[in-house]
Amino acid sequence: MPDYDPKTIEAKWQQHWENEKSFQVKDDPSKEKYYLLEMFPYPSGRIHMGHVRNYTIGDALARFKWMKGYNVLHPIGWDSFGMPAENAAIQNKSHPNTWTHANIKAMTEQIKRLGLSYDWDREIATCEPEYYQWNQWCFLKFLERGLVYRKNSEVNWCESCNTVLANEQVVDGLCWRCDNEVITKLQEGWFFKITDYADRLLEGLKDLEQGWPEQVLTMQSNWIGKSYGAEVNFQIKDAKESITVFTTRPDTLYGATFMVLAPEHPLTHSLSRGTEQEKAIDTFIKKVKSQDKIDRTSEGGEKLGVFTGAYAVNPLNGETLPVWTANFVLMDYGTGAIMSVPAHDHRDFEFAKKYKLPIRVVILPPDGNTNADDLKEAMTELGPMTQSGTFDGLAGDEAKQKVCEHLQSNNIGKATVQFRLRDWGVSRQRYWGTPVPIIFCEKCGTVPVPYEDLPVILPLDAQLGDKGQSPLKSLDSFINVPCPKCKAPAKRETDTLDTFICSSWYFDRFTSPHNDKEAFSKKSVQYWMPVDQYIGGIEHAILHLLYSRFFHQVFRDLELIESKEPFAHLLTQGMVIKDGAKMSKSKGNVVDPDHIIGRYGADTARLFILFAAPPTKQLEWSDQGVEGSSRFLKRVWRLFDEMVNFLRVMPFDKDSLGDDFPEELTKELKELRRQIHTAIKRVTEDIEKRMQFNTAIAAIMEFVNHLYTFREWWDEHEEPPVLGCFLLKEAMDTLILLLAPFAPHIAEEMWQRMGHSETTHQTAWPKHNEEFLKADEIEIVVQVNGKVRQKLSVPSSIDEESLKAKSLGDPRIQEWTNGKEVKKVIVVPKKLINIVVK
RNA sequence: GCGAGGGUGGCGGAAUUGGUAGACGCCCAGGACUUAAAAUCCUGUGAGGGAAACCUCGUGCGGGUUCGAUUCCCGCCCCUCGCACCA
Repeated sequence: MPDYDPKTIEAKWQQHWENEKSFQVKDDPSKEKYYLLEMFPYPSGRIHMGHVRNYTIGDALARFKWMKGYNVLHPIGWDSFGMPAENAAIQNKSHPNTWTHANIKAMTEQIKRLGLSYDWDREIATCEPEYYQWNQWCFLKFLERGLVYRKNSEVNWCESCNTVLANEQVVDGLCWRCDNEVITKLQEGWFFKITDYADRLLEGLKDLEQGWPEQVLTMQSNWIGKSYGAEVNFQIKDAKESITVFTTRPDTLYGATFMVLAPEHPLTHSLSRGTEQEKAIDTFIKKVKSQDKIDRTSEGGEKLGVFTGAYAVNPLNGETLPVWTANFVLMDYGTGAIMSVPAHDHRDFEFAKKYKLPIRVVILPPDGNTNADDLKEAMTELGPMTQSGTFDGLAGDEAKQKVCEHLQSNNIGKATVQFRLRDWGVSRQRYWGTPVPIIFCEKCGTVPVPYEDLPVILPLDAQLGDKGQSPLKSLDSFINVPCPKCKAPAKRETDTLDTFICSSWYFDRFTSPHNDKEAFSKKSVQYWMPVDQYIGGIEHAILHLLYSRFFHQVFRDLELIESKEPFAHLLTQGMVIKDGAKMSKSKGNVVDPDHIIGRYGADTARLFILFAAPPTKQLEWSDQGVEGSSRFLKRVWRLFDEMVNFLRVMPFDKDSLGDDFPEELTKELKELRRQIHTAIKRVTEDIEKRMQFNTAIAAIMEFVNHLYTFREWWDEHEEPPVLGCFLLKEAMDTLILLLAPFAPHIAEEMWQRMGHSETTHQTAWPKHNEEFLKADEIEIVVQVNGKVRQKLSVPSSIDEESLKAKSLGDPRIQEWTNGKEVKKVIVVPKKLINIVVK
């Protein structure tokens, strides 16, 4: 028989799976479902090792679940809208659509060479009208529910490229494409009111504690940023206006010694008007506006401020406080105004020191010293209130609560909650995206495109300019439409939607990808959702995963979906690195998956990636490690090759004998049987309970090593025992099945050659028998004072007393116990005995 | 600064409930096969000592709890990631 030839074998089985549609699934309520999803790729052109790792992890799990009897949904698609397509098109003087489809084609071929168990009939691409029309549908539904609005906001703008840039496309304040400085610009656009769901998105994280990495939960929780506190009104002295501030420390209200407004706060300018501070304030506002946003909001940034000339009154003690404006107070958090309590807030302390503003201690420090002059830094810990009138002595949450009650009953404030989460700006002044289904009519105003007019097709005849400006703005055939309401000439919105909208619900679409009546069928979504296991990179921890959770909640409110959360379990895979750094062209450490597959085969590549590190940790690429994996598969093949002709003609199979072996099974055969069942148990638990494929594969390797040892014994027998033949066949069959999720091609080939008519994929995952794990003889470690001094081989049935006696009587042990008093003896059954002497 | 994760041989990594530290693999060395090499198979492989049996040390550092600690507790150092003037 030939040597292991991955090229032929892999092509053969990939063809087989494709012809047979082996991984096609249907909604089947009679079977337990398992929805496994890897984050769908952006068609950038070529797959990289990160993709390979992502899909290999997913595929191993999918194949395992199939064999476990689940109805497995394992789909793939393309997140195919976005800027890289436009940029490539501009560069190559082609069209984003052409570029995208060529990439999808090329990457599909690459992915297919990995032998992944996808249901290709469910493939979707978000740049197709069949898909993006439902983005538009979502937009309209959200609009109906009051979750969409239009507003002016500051965006990143590159003057040279003449376009808005996403935050990610601003590198160190410069445009990623032309290296020109990025400015902020006021721009009107559409927003999704994700803030309406802030509380629910935060609460929902509790349901994910079992299935999501803690790190991701924390990141989302921080991003949403809920803080409890109070709003307090400070009356401006000798004026009608008042300043409302938000504070998380109402218990420090008596310590407020000045107020600070954000420069953008409407009162900042108006309060200074007519005072001698007016000019200084205006200059300051201009200066802050020109300050880099990152500089301004970074902790190390210098705090700058100016007095407005106005004073406010502390509603609790009637004190007069100067009102300042400063760069460190942000308009878009809280109310854009703060009360400053320098004694108990780091920023206020720094500011007060710099501008020589008063400081007053109102929380009793542990040493009882309330002299502000002795303060070296702000004391931010909670503690008993002091110098705070009738509140003195109250501490912590009780203090905060009592102050809030007082504020409320005197109508000067109230307990409230603040979130850091901002609404989601979804407008892009770009071409390659989903057109926003809105028409502007002079008479009727902003008119949504009626559902029956969807989709609003993105015209493919548009020619991209060389500056990235959206051609839609000048495409008359697109812009000019009659108003859906009054039929008068009107104009289409030319903005497109953020591509993150595409990825916020694609997993729902996968459950009924060809539905042309709905975004997804309720029945299918009901059956398949939630995704049981989602796999992808940590870089999506916030954006994509938060947006998807938001969409899911809205779909729930629309009664389209019942599950609480979209992704029950999340696995964030680690990076693939080489020579200690992330693979990148500039570092020249990229390993091309095609090259590896071409040289060693997909099974070797898959096996290496799964074996080299646990899935959540970073993986150091090693060419020698790949050699090792290849060597292992060859070793398996040789073992198989030597016995296949003999084993395949075995007249019976596993079920014909049942589990009842005659007792006279020899020592060696019993040991072989134990190895089979140990391997099954270890591999199954490593996949199922721990998702640790590296140790699962290690267990298979050990099993193979044992089989090699067994073979030596076997070769000594001219006439092998019948039961031995049976066991050997069972061993080989088990080995193949255990290997199938990791190296499916070689497994299928061996399985077929063993004479099975079904594929491994159609065969049930083996089960271990607890009885067969027991060995007759076990090794007991004997310790003296916790140090290993002897290892004894004893019958596994030995009772504690005999074990003690045997250990104490052992000559080696006696050398250590001689002349000493045995204080006690600790026995860990079947493992260890520790003799404590003095 | 805050939050999370981590630190184990020459390397990637094991050790599942506090019970043999270093599974499995890579690298390296020796042997078998071969005219030779490759491939393969076998053996060895944490450090130090010893001819050997075996002994001592050893999981970032310092303490502690325990018969016993990579694992639990206290204090520190370092690395990675995330957040970072959020009132």
